[in-house]
Amino acid sequence: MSAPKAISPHRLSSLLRRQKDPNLALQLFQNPNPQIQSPKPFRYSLLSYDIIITKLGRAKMFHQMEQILRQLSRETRFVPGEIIFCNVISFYGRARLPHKALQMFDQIPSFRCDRTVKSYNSVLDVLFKCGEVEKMREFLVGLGNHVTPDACTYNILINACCKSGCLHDAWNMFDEMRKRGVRPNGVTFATLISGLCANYRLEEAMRLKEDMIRLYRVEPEAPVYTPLIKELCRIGELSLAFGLKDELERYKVKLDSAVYTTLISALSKFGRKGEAYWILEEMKVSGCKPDTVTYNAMINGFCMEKDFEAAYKILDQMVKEGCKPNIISYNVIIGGLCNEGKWVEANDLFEDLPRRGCKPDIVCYRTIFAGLCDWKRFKEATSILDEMFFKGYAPSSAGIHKLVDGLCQEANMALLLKALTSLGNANLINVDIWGLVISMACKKEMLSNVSELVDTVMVP
DNA sequence: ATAGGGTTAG
Repeated sequence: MSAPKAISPHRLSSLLRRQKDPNLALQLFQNPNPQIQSPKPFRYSLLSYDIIITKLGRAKMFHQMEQILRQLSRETRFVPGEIIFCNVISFYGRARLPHKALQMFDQIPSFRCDRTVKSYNSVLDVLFKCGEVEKMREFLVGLGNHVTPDACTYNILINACCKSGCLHDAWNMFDEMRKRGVRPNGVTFATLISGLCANYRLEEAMRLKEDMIRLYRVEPEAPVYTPLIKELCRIGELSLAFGLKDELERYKVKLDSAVYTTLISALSKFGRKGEAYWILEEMKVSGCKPDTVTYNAMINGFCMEKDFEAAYKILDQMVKEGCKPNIISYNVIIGGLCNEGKWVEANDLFEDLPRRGCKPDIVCYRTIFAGLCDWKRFKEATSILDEMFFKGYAPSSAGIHKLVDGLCQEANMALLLKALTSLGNANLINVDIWGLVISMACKKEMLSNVSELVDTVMVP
């Protein structure tokens, strides 16, 4: 048997790139030549650092990622590009770790890498997305004379204004941008137009789209049109929405899955299933692959028609096509089943989520909880309540009302006490809820029981 | 992979 050949730094990069499992990729990185005892340390390429850091960051394996970053900081053969750190900053942002993002930002110079407006922008975006508006302001002030804001900086700020519902500020930002000689780009217009549409200012949004093309000479892009198409569909102007789709095609802009999904979703909501099907076909023929969001729109359409068979079929089709259903796919079905009183099936699917590799989110818990209450399955609902609290979620106030109201009507004192104890521990009993309990007790002449109840719930 | 669009509850 010939001796195994050592893999080259270049080969390691391509192996890392192909390795989907971040744990295996890390093993490979740490021990690229397990067969060979070499006295010389492996000469990692900058690319291989980039790939492994990105993989670990995406998988939220921050401890391991930081270890690799420390190793990278000891390398003297090259200076890493700023983009690696920008990515690390946004990985922390996605994991809601803004302090870690700021820490990375501070450490960039220790990698002998110069910070530019790019890493400033990354931090700015993370701070906004983590709801750290005050820190964002501080950071902007500090930015002052170090870097010049670019289009991306303004786009982040315009987005922050739009998402906070301050459209006036967003327009001001847009004006300031132009006054400072920064040219707005497609992202700027997509952001503003989406903000306008979300606030029902369709006419303004349509005008801005026209100005974008004629006045600002920015090429049309799909993300500028999607919010317009969505809003037109919402108000029932489907033919105008299709008009915008035609306009994109006239401009030779390739339609992507978001545009198709918006149309499919609208058609299903208006009960035009046949047309939704044709759009899906057109999508496939034009070489645009339906993704999870597209299939979710289909599932929603079927659930609205109470065709759960068809909805489950889409789920199977997704798995077959390698398009993984996400929590929304399941939430839609669970919600649909609940609406139809099929709470057993809804609960079965809910309990099957871990096996299907999907973690229930807050919407999921609230949906199944309210669904069980609607059909008077208070025992099941109450046990879900505790599970919710354990996971750090809480039911909506409407859901709480449904549970307590239902238990009062049934005068199910044992379960009511249990529910109120859980709710009380989570500090979720308001005047409205006490009102329900007390008026029930008055009707049933059980005031003494209520005072007992109050004692149980109020005493910490 | 520094920034933007499309799917779920209430």
